[in-house]
Amino acid sequence: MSEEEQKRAEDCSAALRNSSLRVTKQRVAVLQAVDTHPHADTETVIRAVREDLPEVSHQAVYDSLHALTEVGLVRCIQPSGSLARYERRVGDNHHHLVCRSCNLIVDVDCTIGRAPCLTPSHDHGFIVEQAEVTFWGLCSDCAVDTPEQERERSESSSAA
Amino acid sequence: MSEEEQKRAEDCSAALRNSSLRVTKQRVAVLQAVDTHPHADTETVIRAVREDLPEVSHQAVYDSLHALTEVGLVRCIQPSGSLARYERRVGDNHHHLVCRSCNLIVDVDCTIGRAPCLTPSHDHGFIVEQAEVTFWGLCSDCAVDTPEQERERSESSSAA
DNA sequence: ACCGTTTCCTTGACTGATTCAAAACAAGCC
DNA sequence: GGCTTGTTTTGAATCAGTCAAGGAAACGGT
Repeated sequence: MSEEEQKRAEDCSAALRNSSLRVTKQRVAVLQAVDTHPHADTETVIRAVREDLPEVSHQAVYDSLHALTEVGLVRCIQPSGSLARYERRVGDNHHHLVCRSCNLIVDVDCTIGRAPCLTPSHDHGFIVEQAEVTFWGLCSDCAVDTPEQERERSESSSAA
Repeated sequence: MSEEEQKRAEDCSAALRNSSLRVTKQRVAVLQAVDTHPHADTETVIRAVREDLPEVSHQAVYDSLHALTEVGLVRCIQPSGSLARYERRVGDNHHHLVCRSCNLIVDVDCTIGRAPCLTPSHDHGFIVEQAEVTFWGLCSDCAVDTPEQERERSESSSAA
């Protein structure tokens, strides 16, 4: 393990301890995997974790992701039609840009801060805690494709 | 069938025809069910359709919902942790308020029109087609509960 | 450093929404 | 009315995610 990796592992351990979670190598590996693979789905996280710990069970990864989500160290997002995806960036009110064709997700900062449209005009008696914004469109790679190529790409990506 | 129901059925038939879809009683019933049960999940739609057509297969409902979504007659939304839900209101840029406790969904109009925050500051080369806003919070019923009651309600609703 | 308690991980089976495939059927056009 | 094509039924399969029980590891105290 390189010096840098070592440091990252220690950061993750500290984060777990600060959240009153037991520090296990499985959880550290899951947190690192989410950190290095932003917006990864569960299977990607499992594969990433298994590069360090080849024998982890998928259940351990599911449990870790839930525990980390529970204490707010990671955030789970599920754009329509996608599997659950996890990210380490939390608490900074950023939003997501999702490609309809290849399912690529990128972060967008909310530069306007407390934007006016994020307070619903009629809250129907709701206590609103959070506004989640998802922008749908085509990423630059998919935008240059012909419609046929887009369709193929979409089919192969949704099959994967 | 009452005169009013008759009229609704004809409206739905016309909508199907206008979208170049074959008019089958299953599709008409599915479209009506989505119209009368806003934000219903698939199982609710199936139950509603079976009040008129007791023998519909669930597959027919899934196929119809997909076909209707494809041509834009209905819209599919999937807030994190929810099953797929469908609604008839399309193309009017409205958004949703979701209760974290009981999963109630209500519509909110975007009164500000083309709101400034709905254009991402850095679009990363994306062609952005649509912004989807989901407000998370507690509905008025759940807000008056104690935390314990909320937890129970959430457990029973997520089990349902 | 060791022990005990508590929490976590592994294993393996299971659930439930959604999808697949093939044959029976119905809508729309002639 | 009959033909063609697209839709529905039927029944099974898939697959992300969950449940449960026993073994194992982490933390706090000795």
